[in-house]
Amino acid sequence: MRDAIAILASCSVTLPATHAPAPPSHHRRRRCRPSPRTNQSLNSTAPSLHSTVRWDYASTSRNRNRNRKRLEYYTDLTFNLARDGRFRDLFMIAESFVVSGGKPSQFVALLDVNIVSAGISRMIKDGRLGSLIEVLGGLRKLGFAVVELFDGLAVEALRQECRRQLGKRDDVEEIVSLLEILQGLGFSTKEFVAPSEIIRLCVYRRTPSAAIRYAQIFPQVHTLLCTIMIEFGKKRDLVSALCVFEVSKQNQGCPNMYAYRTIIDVCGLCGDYLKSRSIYEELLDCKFIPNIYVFNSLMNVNASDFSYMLHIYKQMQKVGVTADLASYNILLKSCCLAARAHLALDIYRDVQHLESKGALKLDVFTYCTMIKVLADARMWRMALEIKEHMLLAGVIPNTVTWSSLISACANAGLAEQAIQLFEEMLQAGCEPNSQCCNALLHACVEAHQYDRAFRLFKSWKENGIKMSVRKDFHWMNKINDYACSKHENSSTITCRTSDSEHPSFPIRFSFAPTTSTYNILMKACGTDYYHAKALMDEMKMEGLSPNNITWSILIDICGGSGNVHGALQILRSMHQAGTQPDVVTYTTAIKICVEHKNIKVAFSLLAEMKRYQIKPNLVTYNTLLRARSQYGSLQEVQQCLAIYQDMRKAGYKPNDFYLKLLIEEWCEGVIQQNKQNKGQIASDRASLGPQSLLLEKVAEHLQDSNAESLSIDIRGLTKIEARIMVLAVLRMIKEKYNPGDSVRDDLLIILEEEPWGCASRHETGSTEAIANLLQYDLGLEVLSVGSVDGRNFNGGFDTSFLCPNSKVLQRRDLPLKLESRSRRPVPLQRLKVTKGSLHHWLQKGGASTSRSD
DNA sequence: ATAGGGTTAG
Repeated sequence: MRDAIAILASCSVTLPATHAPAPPSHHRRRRCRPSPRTNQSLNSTAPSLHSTVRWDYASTSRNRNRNRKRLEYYTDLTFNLARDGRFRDLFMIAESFVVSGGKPSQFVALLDVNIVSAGISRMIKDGRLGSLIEVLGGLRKLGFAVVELFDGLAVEALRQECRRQLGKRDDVEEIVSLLEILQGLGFSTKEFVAPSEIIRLCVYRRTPSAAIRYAQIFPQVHTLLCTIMIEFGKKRDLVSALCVFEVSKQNQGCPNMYAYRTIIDVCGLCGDYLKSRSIYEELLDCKFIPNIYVFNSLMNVNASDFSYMLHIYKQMQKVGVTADLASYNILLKSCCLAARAHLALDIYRDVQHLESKGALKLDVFTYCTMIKVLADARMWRMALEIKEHMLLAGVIPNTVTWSSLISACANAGLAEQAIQLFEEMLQAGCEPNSQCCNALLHACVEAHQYDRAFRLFKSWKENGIKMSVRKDFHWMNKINDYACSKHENSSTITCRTSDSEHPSFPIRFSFAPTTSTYNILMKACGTDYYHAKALMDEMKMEGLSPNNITWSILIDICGGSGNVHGALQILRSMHQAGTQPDVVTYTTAIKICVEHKNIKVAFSLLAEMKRYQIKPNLVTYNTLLRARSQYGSLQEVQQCLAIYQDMRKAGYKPNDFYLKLLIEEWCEGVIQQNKQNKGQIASDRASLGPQSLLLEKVAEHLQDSNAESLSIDIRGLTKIEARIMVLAVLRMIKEKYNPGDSVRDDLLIILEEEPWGCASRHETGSTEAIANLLQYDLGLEVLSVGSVDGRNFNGGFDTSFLCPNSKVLQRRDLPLKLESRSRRPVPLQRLKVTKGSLHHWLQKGGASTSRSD
């Protein structure tokens, strides 16, 4: 803090003790009026230079003189400081004035309003908004009636400054500070800047703090805070929205339901439905019963999780909140997302029943959602029935309803029906939008009527969508009014007012293709890559930008025409064009590679998409697994099994059948001498268990192929699965074996016997079959570990370990994790393939010769 | 102060 004396020294005013220059008198001086709160009269007037010297209020003539001189001095000082815009210094002087015993009101009275006003105008003009805020705040603290500083000119300057600041999109906190002060001064801040603009800027700058402060200027803070939450939500800024929510969730001591439902909606906008759940839990913890809006919003946001949505619906019923039409519509929407058409029909019947009792009235959303759920389920006839219901109920279908109806026909490949509905829609006076048109084009494409799609498109583009409206039509009057009123200022709809001789008049709608329109048409190009490319160019000419789907279709067409290299290049150029490929794009490219037997590239694409953190889905995995006939080496089988494990980790239920066949064939390649085995295996295929235990185990073993010592766990596998398992590991060992390597360990095979046979898939004879396979088919030496003498297995089958009471079988010193299914010890037994015989077998066979193809 | 539609890959 600078010393007041230093300020004095730098000031152009000379000390009053000497010859003080007369204050400028060329303009009328306007004294500042202190605000009423601090209004105190100045009863003595003698200046003192030092704060240590107190004002002397004793009414002597000497004192009066001294006080007058002091006052003159301060008057000049403040005049000059204000004139020069040195408000910071002015406040220091005020402070010293007060410290020396003066009253703030006395100081304020010294200030010249015109000069202060001029200083402020200068600051505004200079764009020193930060200082202005500080100065206005300081003046207000002194008790200065700041509002008087703003004449019309200053207000205008201020308004312009606000606009300039907004244009700069710089520091929204600063603008809000200014508005806070203006509000405090009694201005209506809406005069300076529209609330929507401030909110937009706060959202853009991601500054919830400024938005909250701004909202607090207004009496309807809570409504405004909710609006702000939604705005943040639209920009997918949940973090900021939650900041706002924290401020607004409590209102007068109880949870603000409006704020709760709003933040739940915002969670939906931001795609964070789990957050919406925790917010709901938080509300429950306060022991308050949410209202219908909160329940509906929560169900709506979680509509894609049918079971959770239903759980909430039931909770709502339990706490006695009555479902309204919105609740039912959300139930239907959830059914639609879960593709549960029949459940939707049940709910629809319930709601119809409620309507018949007069409890509620179905609306266009109800019907429309029903039509959509049925359209998706390819139940087009029922979808059309719903349309009849709604017409009977007097609910007028809107564009979305018609689009859904047309889509119902499109999904069923019914081009004629779709066209009929389109005409009907026009007759009903419903203006077709792009989506309707797209649905119709899609219907043509689904019905393989490609030419028809192109013809429709061409005619719509050239002439718009034309139709004749019959005079006597149901909604005739509506159309007439509509068409004629539009005619006045728009050329998109023409209307020749018909007389009685002409029962109909033509009407024309404009047609604006969208990216989807072009995508649908590109699909209609089949394998004509150049046609598709030309459409994409045309699309760009129209100012539309290709999206993921456009690129995916182009890749598909290019690859479909046999040009794999070209398809991959499109994938690259897509990156350059600034569109990030998604799962579908990659899956399409992978499909192209797989179809053209380019497995390596297919897998490299999978690795690439993972690098970009694009999660493969079921289609991606299945597409890769479809390449099965290509696998022959261990590495390829490992890749394949890795995919299988990935799938399970990602929560997909793989279809194991082909994979099992693949592994089987691969394994059996290990036995080359005994060709008749293949026939036996083929006949045993049916005995493969439905579970994926085998695949899981094989995958596990093949992945740990670097492990020093190997053991094969065949517990829980059927006889045939155990065989595959053992062969798979042997094949792996063989493929990894290099001549000259030594075999360091025996191979252990973990067997399981459950004589009391609880839930076992293990058939008797498994052990024997494995032992035979190893000994006779492969010529390996097999020992039974765990029997007292570890005696050789040559033919004399040791049945002692089948008995649970045998001493040997009580051993629990097994190296493997045990899942204990009961308190009784599960008896286990192992077979050991000696390293010596393994080594011999490896050298005899030679790793490479056993590859199948 | 709710909620609805179209196009892509097995």
